[in-house]
Amino acid sequence: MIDYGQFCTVARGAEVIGERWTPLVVREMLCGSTRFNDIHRGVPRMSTSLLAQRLRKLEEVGVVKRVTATPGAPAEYHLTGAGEELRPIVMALGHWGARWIGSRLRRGQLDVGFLMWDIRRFVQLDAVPRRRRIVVQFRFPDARDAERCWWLVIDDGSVDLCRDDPGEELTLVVESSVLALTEIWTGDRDAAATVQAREVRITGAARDARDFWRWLGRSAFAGTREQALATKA
Amino acid sequence: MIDYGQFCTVARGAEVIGERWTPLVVREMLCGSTRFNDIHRGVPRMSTSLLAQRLRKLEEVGVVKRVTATPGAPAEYHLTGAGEELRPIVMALGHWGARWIGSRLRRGQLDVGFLMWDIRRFVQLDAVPRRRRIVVQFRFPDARDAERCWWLVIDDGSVDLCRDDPGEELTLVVESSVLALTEIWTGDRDAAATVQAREVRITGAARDARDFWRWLGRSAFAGTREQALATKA
DNA sequence: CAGTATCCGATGCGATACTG
DNA sequence: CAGTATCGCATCGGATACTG
Repeated sequence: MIDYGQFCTVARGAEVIGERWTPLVVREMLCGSTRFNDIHRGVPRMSTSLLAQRLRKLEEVGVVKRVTATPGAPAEYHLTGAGEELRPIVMALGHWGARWIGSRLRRGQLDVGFLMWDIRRFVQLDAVPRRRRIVVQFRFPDARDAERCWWLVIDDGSVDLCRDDPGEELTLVVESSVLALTEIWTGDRDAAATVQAREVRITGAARDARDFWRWLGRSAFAGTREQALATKA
Repeated sequence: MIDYGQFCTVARGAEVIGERWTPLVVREMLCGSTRFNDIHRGVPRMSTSLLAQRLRKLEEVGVVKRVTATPGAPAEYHLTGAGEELRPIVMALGHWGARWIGSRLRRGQLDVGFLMWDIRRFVQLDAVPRRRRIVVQFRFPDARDAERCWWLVIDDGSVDLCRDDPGEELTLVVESSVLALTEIWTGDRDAAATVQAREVRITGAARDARDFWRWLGRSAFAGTREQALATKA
C-alpha cells in the first residue's frame, strides 16, 4: 500500500483510493456491480489477482463489505457508507476529465465489451416503448472476431446483453465502427450528425430507429463533455 | 504515465491526477505554493527529481503553467483553470479522509517541518492582535535535533517561519510533543483539553496565551475530523 | 536556489496456470 | 463462476551526485 507518511487527510485519503486501479474499481461498484466478475467487466485490463487484492484492501479500510449470503454462495461486494460517500469524488473526477482532457480517444482506449456493458447498464428504461420485447443487434465490423456482434434484449423492464444470437426477430440492427458509437456515448459526437455522416447505420422501422436514440443512454459525463467541446468551438 | 486504456473520463482523469504523489502536489499548489522548493516543502518525502517530473507532466496535460518572469529568474508554477477546478475534488478527498480514516496517527506520519509549514500558512491574521510584533517560539523536545526549535514571527500582516533564533523578545513559548500539536492541528484533540493534560505548555502573558489559540489556525479538515470523532463517541 | 542526470534496488503488477 | 498461487519482468522512484 502507498504510504505518503503524512498526517494530512488528503494524503491519507489518497493512500486508500488513489492507488492504481482503485478509483475505477470504486466507480464500477458505485454503478451497482457487486459480483467479482461483474466488477471485473468494468476494469477488464486489470488482472483478477490484482482486483482480488484491491477488494481485500478496500474491505480492510472499510470502504467495501464482503457479504456471503449463504455459505458456499458466491461472495458479494457492497460499498459501505464510507464507500458510498466516495460517489461525489468519483463523479467530480469524471466531470473534470470530461471537461479538461482534450485529446481524442486513442485507439487503445476503445473496448467494445466495456462500451456495451456500460450501455446495458444505462438503458433509459422509462423511455423504452412498453409492452414489447425489443431485440437490437449491434454490429462492429472493425472489432475483433469475438466482439463483432452483440444483442441487447429489453423486455419487461429488464435488459440483457448477449454475445450469442438469441434467435429472435430483430427490432433493429445498429452498425457502426467502435469509435463512432463510443464517441456518441461519451458526448464527443452528436448521434444525429454521425448517422448523417453514415458512420452509424440503423436498420429497422423508422419509428423504432427514432426511439432508439431516446432510450439509448449516454455516459454520465457526456453532457459535460459536449458542453466543453461546444465552448471550445 | 498510467494508462488505463479506457475511454471513461473517470479513468482518463485518474490517469492525470491519480498518479502517486500527484494529488499532494496539486494540494500544495492549491494552498498557494508556486516555487519549486516551496512546493517541495509540502511533499518533503518526495524526491526532487520525481517532483520535477510530475510538474512537467502536469504542465503537459494543462493543469500547471510554468512561468518565468524574467529570463534567468527562478520559474514559478501556477495552476491553470483546469488545475484550479481540481480544488473541490482535492478538498472532498481531504474531508473524506478526515471523516473515514479512523486510525490514529502513525509515528511515521509525524513531521514537524510539514506541520509548521502548514501552521505558518494558515495563521488567522485577522485574529492576531494588531500593532504588535509577535514572536512565538515552538519547542518540540521529542523532535530531532535540527527540528527541535522554531520561531513564528508575525508582523504587519506577514508571517515568517524561522529555524534560527531571530533574537527578539519572545511573546510566547509553546512547548509540546510533535504528536500533541499535530493532533490539535488535525482536529483529533481539543487544544484546551490538551493543555489541561499538560501535554502542551504555553509560557507568556495570560492574554497572549489565550489569543494564541484564536489566531493559530487548524487544518482545513479539522472540523470534519472533530465531528466524525464526536459522532463515533 | 532550482533543478537535472544517473544508477540501482524494490515491488507492483501482468501473464499464466491452477483450484473448489 | 470466483477466485488463488506463482513467476518474472518492467518500471517506478529513492538516493546521490552534479550543474548553472
